[in-house]
Amino acid sequence: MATRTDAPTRREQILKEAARLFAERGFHGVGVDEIGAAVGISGPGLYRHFAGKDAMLAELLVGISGQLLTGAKRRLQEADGVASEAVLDSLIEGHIDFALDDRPLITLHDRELDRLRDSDRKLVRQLQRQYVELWVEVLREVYPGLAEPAARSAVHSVFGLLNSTPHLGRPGSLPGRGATARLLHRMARGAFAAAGTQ
Amino acid sequence: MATRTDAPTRREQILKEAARLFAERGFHGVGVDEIGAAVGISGPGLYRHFAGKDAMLAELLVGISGQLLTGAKRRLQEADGVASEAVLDSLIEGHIDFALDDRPLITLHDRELDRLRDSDRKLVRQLQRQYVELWVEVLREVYPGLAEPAARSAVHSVFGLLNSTPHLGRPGSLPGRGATARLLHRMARGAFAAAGTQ
DNA sequence: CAGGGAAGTTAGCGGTCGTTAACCTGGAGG
DNA sequence: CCTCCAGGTTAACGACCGCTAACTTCCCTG
Repeated sequence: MATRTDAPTRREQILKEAARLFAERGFHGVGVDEIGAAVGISGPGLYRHFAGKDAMLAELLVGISGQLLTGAKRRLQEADGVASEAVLDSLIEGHIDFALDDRPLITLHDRELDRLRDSDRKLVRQLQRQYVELWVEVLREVYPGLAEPAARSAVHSVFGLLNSTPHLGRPGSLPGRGATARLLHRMARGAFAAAGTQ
Repeated sequence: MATRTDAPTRREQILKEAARLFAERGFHGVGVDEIGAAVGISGPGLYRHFAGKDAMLAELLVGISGQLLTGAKRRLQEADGVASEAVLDSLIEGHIDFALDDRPLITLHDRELDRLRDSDRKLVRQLQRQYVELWVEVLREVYPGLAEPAARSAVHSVFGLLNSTPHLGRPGSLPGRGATARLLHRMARGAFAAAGTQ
């Protein structure tokens, strides 16, 4: 897995701008002409790179879910034999990085899922479920008393907490990326601790 | 403020169904014919009750924000002289009740704000800001060491946590309303505690 | 230098959607 | 019994939008 240093391709430009626009105004609220204009070409020009507007959304959502899951799996492997608490911290850290660095994607991720074709939606749902189950397992190692349904609810709720970054005002108004990340991390741990110790 | 026992008016029926549909498929994803069909009349018939599709969304969003703010103010007044911790608990409880009982509205509340006319959006934003500031004040009474920007971030994050209920699977899969409410409440307090004690 | 494909362009088609217009109907009030 | 209006109906218009067709441009390659 080479770290990419080369310039972004046109496809990647388009995906990035489409993500931003979809997050701002919703999938149906954005026209192909707007997406094209955002990368300096006109609407129909997009069809040289994507089969259609739906295909852009699908690629974005599948990409997001896959990226989250892949990252989490990697963190689990790297932390083999490490204390469960540290693994949980690593998962939280990874999710926060994603939420802070790719706000538009995080917004899309739980907002436009229903606009997908059935097959794509099933795929995304499956990736999301795997990601959740991975968190649930780690969480229950840290808090063995926590029942599985409660653990799942707790994980979803903490995702809600971590994904709240788009509501935190534009970057600059908040106390800086590092401080925000640390605050979110502490709060997530606090919420889990409260869930795990009744 | 009389407790309503009479049958819902047609307007209220329409608003309720519109909220559900908007939450499910997004504002632009729902047609007026669909909204009409949901209450047993046809599309243009809606225009006897509302000036347009935009007006429905505006009334929904202003109503939600106003209801949240009014409820919170009432709870603050009722709890005059009570310990700050108890006031915070009361705020959390009120928000959870709303999130659990009116899921579609909670979904709309932070998803379709940008589809409003400028004046309506400003009004909603103002109501939301008042609601947040009210929480921030109470939170800083409970945790005096918490700086204001951090407190605001913490409040937004806990809103994200509490508003995660739509992702918790359809009612019936989770451990019952009471248990879910208690879990969310504990987690919110845990998150705040972690934010307030660095 | 010729050829060809990748990546644009503009024009336009077909469908959808919000909204208006014109008409209908049943029940309440004088 | 006549009137009127609240609350519907269907038809249709105009705008918008996703997508295709047809054409252009430019660079790369043999």
